[in-house]
Amino acid sequence: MIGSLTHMRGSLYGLDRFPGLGSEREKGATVRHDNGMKSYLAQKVAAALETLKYDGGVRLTFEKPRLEAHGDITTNVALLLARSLGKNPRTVAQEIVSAMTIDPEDVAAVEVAGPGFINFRFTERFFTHQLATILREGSEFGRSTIGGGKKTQVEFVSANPTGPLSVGHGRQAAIGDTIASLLQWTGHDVTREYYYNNAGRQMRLLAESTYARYRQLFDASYPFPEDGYQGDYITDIAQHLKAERGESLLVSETEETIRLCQTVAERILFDGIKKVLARMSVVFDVFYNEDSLYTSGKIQEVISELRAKGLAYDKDGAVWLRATALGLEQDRVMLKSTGEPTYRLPDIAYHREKFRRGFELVVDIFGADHIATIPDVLAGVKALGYDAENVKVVIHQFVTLFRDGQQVKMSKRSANFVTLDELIDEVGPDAVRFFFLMRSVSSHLEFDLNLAKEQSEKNPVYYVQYAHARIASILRFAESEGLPQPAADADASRLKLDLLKQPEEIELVKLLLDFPETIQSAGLSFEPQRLTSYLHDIATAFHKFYHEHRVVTQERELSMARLALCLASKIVLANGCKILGITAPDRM
RNA sequence: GCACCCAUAGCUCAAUUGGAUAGAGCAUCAGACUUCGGAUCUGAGGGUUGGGGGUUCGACUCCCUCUGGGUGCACCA
Repeated sequence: MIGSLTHMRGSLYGLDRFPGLGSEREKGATVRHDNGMKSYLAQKVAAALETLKYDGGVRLTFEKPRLEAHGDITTNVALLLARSLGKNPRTVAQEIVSAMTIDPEDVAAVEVAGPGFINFRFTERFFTHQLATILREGSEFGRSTIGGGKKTQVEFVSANPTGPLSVGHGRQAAIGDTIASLLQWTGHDVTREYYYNNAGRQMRLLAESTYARYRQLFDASYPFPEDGYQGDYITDIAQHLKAERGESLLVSETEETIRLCQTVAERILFDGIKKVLARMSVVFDVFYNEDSLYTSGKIQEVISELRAKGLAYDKDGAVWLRATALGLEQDRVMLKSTGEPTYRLPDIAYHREKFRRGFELVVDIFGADHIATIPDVLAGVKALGYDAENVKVVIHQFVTLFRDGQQVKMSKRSANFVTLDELIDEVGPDAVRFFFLMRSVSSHLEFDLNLAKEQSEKNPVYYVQYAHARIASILRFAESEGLPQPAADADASRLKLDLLKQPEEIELVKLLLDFPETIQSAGLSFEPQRLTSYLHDIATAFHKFYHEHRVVTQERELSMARLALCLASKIVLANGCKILGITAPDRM
């Protein structure tokens, strides 16, 4: 089925998505956090279907309607059942409603609407009382265990140390790290991994370029390799070499001096890469060296195994992967006639090692320029007997920088080249991460440098962070007024949460309770932008509430309830920012 | 030529993965503070979801086709 590699919505490659959210399939096996409505109703509706003997094999799902008039949550189960039952959907819906037993303390209204939707409206009490859950769980609120501890690897960046990281790598770093965090929050056992190669031709060229620049420090006429690395950073490395080694390398270009150049260049560049990643709060668990696949014989192993399976053959002095037998368009060279492998071979071997190392889910984050390599690798993995469906490939599109409305041209050869370091210098790490995560990964990203630097409401980063800082300020004020802080471990039953009944309050509470599900949907679909837009919505709902209602007043119990709402909002904003890898400041 | 991504308000993008009347921000115009942070809030205008077909109770979403932009198509990674 590799050949039918299909494009899912967004840039997700692989053969299937996770089981749908809202499905009852996983019931019991894992803890799925939702805002309470779904788990509450799932049971009731399922019981009603059983009473009516309507099983029909349809999946019971609940959705939040777009329109407020359609209630808090809705199900289309009657529409799905109607066809096989040969009945009018509205009739089926009415039968289901009649067969349900509902507690009016929790559910305020049930109605059949439109073509046959069943809409439910919950009581305000049902929502406000769940604020206590947010306060109790605090910095853990939003976590779930739906991942079931699945051993998961997220591979990203994976740039060879031949130069500083680009802006594009930055987007990948933000996406990969955030997806990794989302998967951790949904109960996956996550390893962040960086795969690199310091043994190939590119590294050789790096060494030769470095050596040439070193020589040029003494004699400007020393020839530079034809396809050498042009960037100024090579000269910097050469300077370093000169400072460290003086004139001792001014012998002829020997294997030994080249090797030394590579070692030094690699060390300096890798240090720089790790440093800039750290500025973005990205820390890897494993740096995996491609070279180890050769020294350990893993590469050779793949060849012989594929040969044994008849999936590799010799032609024109090269070794080919019989990709056509795996559903692809044409066979591909794995081992060149020169004896060197193409990228496919180590990539296949590497992916097999991922499974051998025990990863049950493998997430690869690649730039759009790597798209062509994916089918080959997946085919290879499959050929070796592993389930390619457990490899999820997230392809992200490129970044274009804009300054003063003009596109900033980025060419590695020109002086205009903007490194990730320079970008962070200019706009700061929070704006960099947030902006990289604002758009869906499959969309080209326009990065407005002026906007990212602007400290105003136009800038979405500040908008979200401002909400958090404002809440912190309110809590400080309340304390100065002698109100006890609604501590996370406070006995929530003492809070009169029923006093929260203003529309802006209820609206905010409902939105806060969506946090766990937002993390789940963003994580399981590998779409971090859902979280950024959700946090923006939280900030909006909070500002609206704040504007309409004073928190600290003479009415002590109402003040306490509103402080609880503030704290819950702060918790959600802080947890969300943490996942995004940005700060949630108490003052700005 | 082939494969993949994108096309939604003037601009940048969403849209619960097939749900009901497509939503935000910016920009434009008009408004709101004696008190907790105005880095805020309220309102208005703005759409044939690039064109055309199809699938079905229902399509921005899935299928076909055309147009335009991007990326890739090596015995480079």
